[in-house]
Amino acid sequence: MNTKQIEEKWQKIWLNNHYFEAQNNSDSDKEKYYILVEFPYPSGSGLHVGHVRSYSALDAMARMKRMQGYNVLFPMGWDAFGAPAEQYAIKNHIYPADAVKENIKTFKSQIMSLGLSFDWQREFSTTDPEYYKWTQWQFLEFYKKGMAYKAEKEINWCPTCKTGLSNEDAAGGVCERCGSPVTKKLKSQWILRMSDYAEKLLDGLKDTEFEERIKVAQINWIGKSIGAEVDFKLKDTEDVLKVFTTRCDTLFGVTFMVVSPEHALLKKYANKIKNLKEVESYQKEAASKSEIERTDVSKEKTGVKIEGLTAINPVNNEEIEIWISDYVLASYGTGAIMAVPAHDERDYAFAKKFNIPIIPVIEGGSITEEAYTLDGTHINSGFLNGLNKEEAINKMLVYLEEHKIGKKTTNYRLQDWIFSRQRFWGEPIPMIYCEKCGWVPVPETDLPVLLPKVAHYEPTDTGESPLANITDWVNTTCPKCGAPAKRETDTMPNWAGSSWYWLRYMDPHNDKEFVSRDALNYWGMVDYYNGGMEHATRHLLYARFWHQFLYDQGLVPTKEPFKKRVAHGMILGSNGEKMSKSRGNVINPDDMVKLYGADALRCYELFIGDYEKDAAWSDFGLKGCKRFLDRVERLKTKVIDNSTYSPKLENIIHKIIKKVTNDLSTMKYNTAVSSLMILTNAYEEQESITTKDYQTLLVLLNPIAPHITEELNEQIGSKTKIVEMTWPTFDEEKTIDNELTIGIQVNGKLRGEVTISTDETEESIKNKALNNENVKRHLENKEIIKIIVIKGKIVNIVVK
RNA sequence: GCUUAUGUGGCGGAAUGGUAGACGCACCAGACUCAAAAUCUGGCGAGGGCAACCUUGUGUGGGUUCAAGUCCCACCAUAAGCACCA
Repeated sequence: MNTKQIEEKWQKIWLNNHYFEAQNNSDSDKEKYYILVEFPYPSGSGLHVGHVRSYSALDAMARMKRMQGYNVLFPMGWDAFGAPAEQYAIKNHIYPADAVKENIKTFKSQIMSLGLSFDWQREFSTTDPEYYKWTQWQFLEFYKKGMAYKAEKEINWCPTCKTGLSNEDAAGGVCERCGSPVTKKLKSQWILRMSDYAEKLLDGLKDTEFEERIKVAQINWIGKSIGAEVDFKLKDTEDVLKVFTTRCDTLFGVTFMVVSPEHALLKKYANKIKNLKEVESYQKEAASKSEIERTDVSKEKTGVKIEGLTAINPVNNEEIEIWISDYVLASYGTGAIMAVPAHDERDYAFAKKFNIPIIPVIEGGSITEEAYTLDGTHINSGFLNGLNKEEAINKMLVYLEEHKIGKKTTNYRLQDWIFSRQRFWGEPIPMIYCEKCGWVPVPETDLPVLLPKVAHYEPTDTGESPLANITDWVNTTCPKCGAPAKRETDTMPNWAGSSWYWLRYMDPHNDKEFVSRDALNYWGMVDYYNGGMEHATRHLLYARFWHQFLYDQGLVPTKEPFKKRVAHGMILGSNGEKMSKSRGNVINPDDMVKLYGADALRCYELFIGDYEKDAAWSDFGLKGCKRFLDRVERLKTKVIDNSTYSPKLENIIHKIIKKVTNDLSTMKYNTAVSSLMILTNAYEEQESITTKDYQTLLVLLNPIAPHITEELNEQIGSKTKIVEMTWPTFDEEKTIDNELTIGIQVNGKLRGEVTISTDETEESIKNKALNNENVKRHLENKEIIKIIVIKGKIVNIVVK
């Protein structure tokens, strides 16, 4: 069979007959089903076999659901703003928009060649002005509700990409794109108040059915911790030094305070600090270090004692020294801590190095003794003496609130979203700065703010976006007062466009609103959302935050965007390592399609292993799947015209229908394929099979190998295309074997087997088991204590 | 260090507490062929036995059960996420 020829033939038929276009029809008696696979970044290197895995998987599900009578939305589009496209353009001396266009063309034709049932009528790219108009519009919604603000802030800065990064883009202290160590830079940035949504993002997980590992990744990233804020008076000032602690019960053990190098009080009381030079040089040193250097756990503690500033412990009025050290982070809590060296490893290390006193406040809990616990009885702690951890915390909280020196607080690791990028290839942030009016949003009627045509779009060394140089674009008038004003020249991060794209698929051609209310109500939540693990704490968090915000504005009807999120495992090279050009282990899906056909490739990638786990590529495995499809084809010579199941095969067919149906709905693709192989093996053993036998196999296999099955179905004379058929159903009763072989154990060890019928009595099964020759031998000279008969499963004879 | 997973043949991997290794790959033997490829048939955890069979076996050590890959406890290893987060 010429795979190329039949693939093209059927792809054309499917496209021309609009089989895969979803209908926005709430009157339809069909139930909706929304299957979403992360839209790709159309990079210059083309489609990866990893894409093929998840696309084939979700395609199989979509095709089955359609045959089951659902109105399935299974869209595809392009996430094309951001650094990779820009770098590709710079390297190849093409305008980014043209580069993107070119890459999309390649990607699309590659995807098309796999016969995936995407609804192409809903395709869009985040770089389309018709799309990013609404991304900008939604940014303005954030702005209008006070959820977007511009502020000067120490942000993560990538010196290689020459742009600011969000906390998520700088995870682990390295730039997500290029791997360079991230530095800090004080810069005025647009920021979204994502931390306001920390609790909602945590809480909302309860309404989802995400995979556990994805939930865990999100929970870790949000990093909730419950504790208390405590105010320490700064001696001889009106100010307090506010700290966050999860162990306010150890307040009596505080022997020093530590503030981060960036702490605001240092500036305010500079005139009081006697060793200001020393403090400032420490600050400078800290600023010059990269995030990685600063947060290296193994590094020895450094710090400077601040002379001239001391704090007062609010529970015993003792005067406490204040230190500055980079082990305290400005970005977490209040940027200052109370140090309890007796019961905190880091404080202990610091105290030891600088000879600061250590006061134990929990019995048997000193860190100086090897095995220390934090849960003993309180000592040296005034009114907390004799209490355990929980009692002491509660009593201290009451004390703090009564004396108005502190309160119970919750802190999150999650920070606000740094939303500005100093790059050309992104959505312009639709804001205008006027000397008189300050920041003024671009009026809705003037959206989209288009990216201008420019000659140079390389990042600059000035820390400003390349757009800043386009004076006739930058210079505009204030929408409020008409005076000369300047446009914001920073652009949005790559994650902006992907933070709402699933909504746009519901109504992609709407030029009046970002999506119509009708479409939103009809499609609701995405039922199945597939994407890589690498997005568990970035895209998925941003998208949920964005959606939750829209929900709070009444713009979308559901709290959470995605019902179920699943993550596919990676396809590794045949050597078990990640595929990369430098390792020389990259498999190009185009080559595989050419050699073995799209169906074999799809089948193999589903069969390769547990969908959620990584799997190493094997050419042999792919050949095996090709062989399987060839065997299915050869079966057609055995077909005799008959529209009922062969009596001999009926039982197994019903079983396999049940198995494949379940497996395809629960992402157990590998066992779905193996069941179909088992069915094929059973057919091969027959002299002949009926049309219905064969057609059922073809329909079950169709979601996995759509081209060849359609072709074979046509070849055996079917007038109806599989795509127009309904999914086979099974009869539970017919999945039960009327005769089966079960094992006989003696003392739990298998000693024989016995064939029984479904309605056989327990007595009869016992007799058969006891009469088995080999079993008899094992019963010689033994006393039978008990015979356990589990119907349809096993017989176990317990002897002494 | 904390959190969450996962440990099964030569390999990918199957097994609602009930015959471990389905299915596939690789490999071995045979058939077809002048030959090769393709295809077909058979074998394939380890050890023993001519055989019937027997012993052993799902990371390690315990436990629960008539019965444990599966449940419980401890440990070891690997992976992922977080990590000087107070």
